[in-house]
Amino acid sequence: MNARRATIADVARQAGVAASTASVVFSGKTAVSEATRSRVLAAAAELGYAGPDPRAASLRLGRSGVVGVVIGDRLRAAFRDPVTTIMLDGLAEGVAERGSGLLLLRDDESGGAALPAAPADAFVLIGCSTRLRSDLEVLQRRGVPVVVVEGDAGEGIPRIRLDNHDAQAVIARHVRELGHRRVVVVALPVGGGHSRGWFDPQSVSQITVDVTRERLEGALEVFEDARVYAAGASFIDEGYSAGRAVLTAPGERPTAILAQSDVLAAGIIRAVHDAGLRVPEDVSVTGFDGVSVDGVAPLTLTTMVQPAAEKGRAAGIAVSAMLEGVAPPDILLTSVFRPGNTTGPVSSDVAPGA
Amino acid sequence: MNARRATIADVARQAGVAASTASVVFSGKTAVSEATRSRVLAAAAELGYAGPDPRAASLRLGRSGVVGVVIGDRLRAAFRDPVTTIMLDGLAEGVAERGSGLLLLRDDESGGAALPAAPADAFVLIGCSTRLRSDLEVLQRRGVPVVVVEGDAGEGIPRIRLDNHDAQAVIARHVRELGHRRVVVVALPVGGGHSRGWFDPQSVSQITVDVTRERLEGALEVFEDARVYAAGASFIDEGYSAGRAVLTAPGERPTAILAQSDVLAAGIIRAVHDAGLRVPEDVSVTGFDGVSVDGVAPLTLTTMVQPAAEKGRAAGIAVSAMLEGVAPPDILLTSVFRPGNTTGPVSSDVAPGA
DNA sequence: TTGTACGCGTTATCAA
DNA sequence: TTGATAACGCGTACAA
Repeated sequence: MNARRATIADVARQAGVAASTASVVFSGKTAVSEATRSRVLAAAAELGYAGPDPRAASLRLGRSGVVGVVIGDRLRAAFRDPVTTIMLDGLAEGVAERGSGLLLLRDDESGGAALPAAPADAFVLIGCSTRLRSDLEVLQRRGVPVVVVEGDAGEGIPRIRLDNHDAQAVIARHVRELGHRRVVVVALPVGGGHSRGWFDPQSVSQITVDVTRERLEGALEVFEDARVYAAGASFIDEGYSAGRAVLTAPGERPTAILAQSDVLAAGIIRAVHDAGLRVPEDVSVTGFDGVSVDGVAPLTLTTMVQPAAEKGRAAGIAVSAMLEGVAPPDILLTSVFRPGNTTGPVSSDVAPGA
Repeated sequence: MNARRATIADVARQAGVAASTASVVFSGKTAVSEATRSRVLAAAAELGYAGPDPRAASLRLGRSGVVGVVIGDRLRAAFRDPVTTIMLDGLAEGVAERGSGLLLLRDDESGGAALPAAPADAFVLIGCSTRLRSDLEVLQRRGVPVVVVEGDAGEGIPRIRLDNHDAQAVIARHVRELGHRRVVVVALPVGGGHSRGWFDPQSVSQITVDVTRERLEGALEVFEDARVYAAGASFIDEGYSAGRAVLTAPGERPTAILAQSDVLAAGIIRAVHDAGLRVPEDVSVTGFDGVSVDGVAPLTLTTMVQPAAEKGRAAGIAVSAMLEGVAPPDILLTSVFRPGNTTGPVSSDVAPGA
């Protein structure tokens, strides 16, 4: 450990050249004679010079080659969620073309690196919360490109969106065509301080989480009087407890449960089985996302397959465009219906509704 | 869009104070009179100043609040691998205490941000390859803390390790006690340009991937004459193709297959079923990792559960310590045997080996 | 092909 | 409590 780290100036002095010459040797921007070149390299080796300091370089160049990714409250939740994981994968791919790395950030107030202080050239927000709005303004003022995936960050910010409303309506219609009329929607978290529990469908427009609201609106378009139970998170266990709550609630048991995610659906199916009922004979269950979830086998979930990797890739491409100074368009991706064997016709031996 | 972004100097001028005073207003390092404070803030608002530029700040301060994470060749593989995912989760938690973000880097030559040029205060390497060695030297020369998880990066670099050898021996012994003698190990990639296929156990010491070598050595300690088939990656599909290759190979069919990961085991089980055989009656299968893998249900994998999240957390803590100037000790984490129903005694109706 | 001069935007130090 | 000064380490016009 030297008292001070060697800088390019030290190397230049040692090699008997100007600092700018040494700089050029490392960047390769200008031709350098082989003689000086090797002298500089030798000096660098001798001094243990590790190449240009990225911090200084990024100040000088005005960019750091880093794209910030802001994910939900907790990284662990994001990692645990297969859809986010796949999306990040696509994003990494999209960003890699520029040679950029991905800086993972939480939008957590406490402890996490403050968003405006994060050294990134651009930011991708995933399902952003309202809490982010103020940070976003700061970034925009600074002129840092921002792209939002599945969320609304306000005007002027490009969005990568999914056809949540229509997709949920498609699968709801499938259920309706099977004859189901008593339906419960198990929703993703609705935000706004509301934790898990029954949710009044009248308040749907107040839901702050875009994904949840859009999918719910799609379902309610088909089943106007569906009841809605909001889960606390998109975990199998949450789906399980939601399923139990739904099946043990007073009143008539639903013949179909529409989950807003495959993960929730997996938990719901377990709850149905635990209640001594069969899927789909007694209760039909649908998912959303099209990811393979553990615990569903040997059943195959009837679900909407969303292009998760494509979402990330699109975001990466949008970011690249903005860094080039081009304004990217909003992008709307569509989901595809995938039939499975967790839905079936209303069986006649179930007592019809009053 | 102004021609130029406002800087702290602009704000200071507008407020009629020195730049250093304005700086202090934002950093809060020194007391400032309320009058000047509000003048500076007003000027900042007027000019649309977004706070100190993180690039300049990090040059000046000598740190960026970023911890680099180097994962395997492909980010997508890392994300897809449940163990890595869980580990990253733990790592995020470990570094969050310092308020650092996580910069994901590939050790891929092409495309990714070059390791030495990545603007991070410290680095965590996951299962590093030999290719990294030179980059590592550079980082160490620069004085950047480096921690290695499951890999050897050379002397002086703290390691977070798993008891791969012993753990694999434990589960192998379990299989041996069930009476199995004809055993095949399906290994993780062995590196060194060797792709999927049969691998000569004599060459075990030449395997460059530490995890693979250590687990293999553990297995060979118990089953000296086990045959070894190397998978191309830790995917279910790779396990499947390995399973097919193993079951259709000339010579006697093994009564047990030891997979080096749960994911591989899941694929192997499918291959066994496809071959018209039963698990565990005809073939016993073991995994490694203890993550829940899709496609195994309703069976429960007999496996070694490794503390994946703990690995990440330990790495985060080690990094924090190094940034404080404290040398952290090497850490060895241990795995726990978890019995399932994918292993059973050698059934008597299978013809014994010659 | 090489060197000079300057600025990128910030903050620590010290003196006032 | 405030201000002047000097780095932090680098890249790039431009001139030689």
